[in-house]
Amino acid sequence: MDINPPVHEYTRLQEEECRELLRLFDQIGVATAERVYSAGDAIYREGEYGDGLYILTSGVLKLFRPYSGSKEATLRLLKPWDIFGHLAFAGDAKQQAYAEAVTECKVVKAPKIFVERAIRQEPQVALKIMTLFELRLVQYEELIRCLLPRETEVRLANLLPLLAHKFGESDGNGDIAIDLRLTHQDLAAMVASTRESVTKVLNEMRSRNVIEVRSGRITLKDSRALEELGRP
Amino acid sequence: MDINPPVHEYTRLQEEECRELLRLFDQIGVATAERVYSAGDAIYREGEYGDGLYILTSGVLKLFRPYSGSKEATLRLLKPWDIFGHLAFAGDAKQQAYAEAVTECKVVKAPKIFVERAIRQEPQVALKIMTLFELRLVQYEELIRCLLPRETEVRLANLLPLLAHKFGESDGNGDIAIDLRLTHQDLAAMVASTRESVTKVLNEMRSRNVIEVRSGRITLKDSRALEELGRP
DNA sequence: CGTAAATTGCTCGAATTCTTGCAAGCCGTC
DNA sequence: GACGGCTTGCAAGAATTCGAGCAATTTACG
Repeated sequence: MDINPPVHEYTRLQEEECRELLRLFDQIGVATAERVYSAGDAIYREGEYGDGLYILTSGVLKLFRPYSGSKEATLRLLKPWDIFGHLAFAGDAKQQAYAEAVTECKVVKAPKIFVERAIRQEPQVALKIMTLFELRLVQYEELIRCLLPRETEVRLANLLPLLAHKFGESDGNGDIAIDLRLTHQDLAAMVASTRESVTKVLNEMRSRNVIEVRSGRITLKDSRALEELGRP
Repeated sequence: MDINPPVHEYTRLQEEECRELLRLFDQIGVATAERVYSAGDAIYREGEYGDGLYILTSGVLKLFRPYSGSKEATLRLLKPWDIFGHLAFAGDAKQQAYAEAVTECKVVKAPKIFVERAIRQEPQVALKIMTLFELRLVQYEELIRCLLPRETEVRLANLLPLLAHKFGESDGNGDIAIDLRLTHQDLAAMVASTRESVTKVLNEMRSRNVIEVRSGRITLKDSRALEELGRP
């Protein structure tokens, strides 16, 4: 029995609500379109009009946007049952980021007019979507929390638990392994820093036995120490 | 006739949707509670359970959270017809920030169970709330865009147009004045920087005639120059 | 009007980051 | 097994921010 279950409450909730939403869509007869993307494929681009609700059902996907000329920041790293994309029921909405498949993934898209019809027919749909929206909002608040401190060390100390929380697998020893191959460059894009700074901080954490890196996968060995680094 | 209308499309949309939402609440008989707060009063605190939908109907209000020990970051500065607060229809939601009145303000709170009932009775309510949620999401994305670059100058160059956009008044010459008294400390809290850095950058912008400061109020004189500073 | 408080302007050194460049290591593929 | 590409490690200089301290100015309030 795990003391720290790798699947946390809100992850479970998200999957549940999302699955039920798809079931309701199916019942009501919403014309959803499932499409498979290969790693590197773009789902949509910044500036495109948002005319539907996107649901990731398999694989890993990232939302990113350019900044300061030539850099890229990863705004969200999505796993199955995350929703994404802008859609405004009143007025127009533009996508605020690029969506790109990190691994092969399956994406379900529900066109705006169908979603709207579904909400009118079955209020339950609205409640589910709003819960999923709320979770999306929380993810942005988490990102902001990572970006507020300026030191790369503090930013990473805030980010790693989030990744572990979302992509983590308890490995039996109470440690949590992040089940993703993340390069230092990938992490740098998530905390809006540089590859070198991430390398330096990661090495320091590793030498202190706070984390462990094996074949590109990070394991959190000392969550308490990370927490302390997170709020200096 | 204004070339750059100070009230932009999404501001108008937000007010419209929000007013109609309140009208619908009234029609359906939702027991909303309006309360007046004096400047400095707390509406809620971080960690409190979110059990309702908050709507600001008058005044200015800020959401902020502490970081790096003793600092405070302003996450959002709200004007009338902004909504705020977390509420999860499934599961529990905690407030992720402190909400505090900047000026005297009026806040309408619609308890969660009533909102839920209203959505079930009248799907139109769901559509309005979702549009307002979407706009809230965009505001966070805007904040993140401000926080990605590291230089205070770039962050401010991104922030000022947002403030002008939201709190701006065209003064006839095509310039936009931010109709708020903002201290350098206030601005520093919004871009997660220090008061000194903001002072320095603001003086530099002023000497270049990019902005003008009169009795604590900032006027944007050269939006194009700001844009260029915003993406170096 | 006058005092007290808040805000702004300025400086200096310490700390951190970014940038650039290159070498060594790891991996997958051919 | 050898090659090429990606990833990681390291270093030195430039730039920026941060922090502390203090004076000048403005604003607020009695």
